[in-house]
Amino acid sequence: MPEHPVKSPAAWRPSHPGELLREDVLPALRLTVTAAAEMLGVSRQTLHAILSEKSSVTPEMAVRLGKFCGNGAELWLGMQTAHDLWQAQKDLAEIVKTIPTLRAA
Amino acid sequence: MPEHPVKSPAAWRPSHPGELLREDVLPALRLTVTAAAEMLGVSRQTLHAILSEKSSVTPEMAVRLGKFCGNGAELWLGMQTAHDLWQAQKDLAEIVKTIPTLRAA
DNA sequence: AACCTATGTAAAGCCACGCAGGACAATATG
DNA sequence: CATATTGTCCTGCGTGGCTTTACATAGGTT
Repeated sequence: MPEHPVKSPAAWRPSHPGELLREDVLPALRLTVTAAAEMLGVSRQTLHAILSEKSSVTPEMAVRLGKFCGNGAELWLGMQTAHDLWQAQKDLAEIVKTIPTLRAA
Repeated sequence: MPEHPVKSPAAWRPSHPGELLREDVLPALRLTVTAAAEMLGVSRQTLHAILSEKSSVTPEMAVRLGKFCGNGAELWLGMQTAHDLWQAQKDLAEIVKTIPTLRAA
């Protein structure tokens, strides 16, 4: 039996939460980056870094976005962690092969 | 009976993944910290920090644990993010009040 | 044209945190 | 007793988020 995956992670790169924010949320709200940043309580550079997918949505930022959008923080943090996990799977692909899988006796 | 509130919505303090590792996994496998750390490919100090809940399970570490335990990385990373989010909600409780909730027109 | 706003970048500094490696005392375990 | 394991502590290193200051550019307004 080929060792079948217990779970199958996303085959495609999970999108960065900044994309959703940049493509959908901000346009729908007709908000400028500067204004949104001010309401979120962060610098416009910090928000810009997320919109350009150069930095991550931290748990703190997820809480801010959750309140701001009224959709809860889980969505934003979940998108980020899915993205990070996909990256980690990819980066550690070789190393993971060297790690044994153990089962309780 | 599992007494692990692994993925509760907004329940009480989500347990740190180190607790599950320390209380259940390692004892079940009858492994020493040193041996487990070696198989995981990290220093024993690093693993110890997680077991004592002093540091977090990073995406990379979640991938290692996922392979090691054969249960996938999502469980480990999910426990950590739930824990972090709960902490962030708590830390930003006051600040969040100052953030408006906007809706598309 | 001049003016103002928003934006994209860049740089510098601060700080938190994960990780490795060395070291040492205390505590099992054979 | 002798070895192994563990719990801590420290140092050093690298990364990354966040702020502030600064500058150049594109659009829109008067």
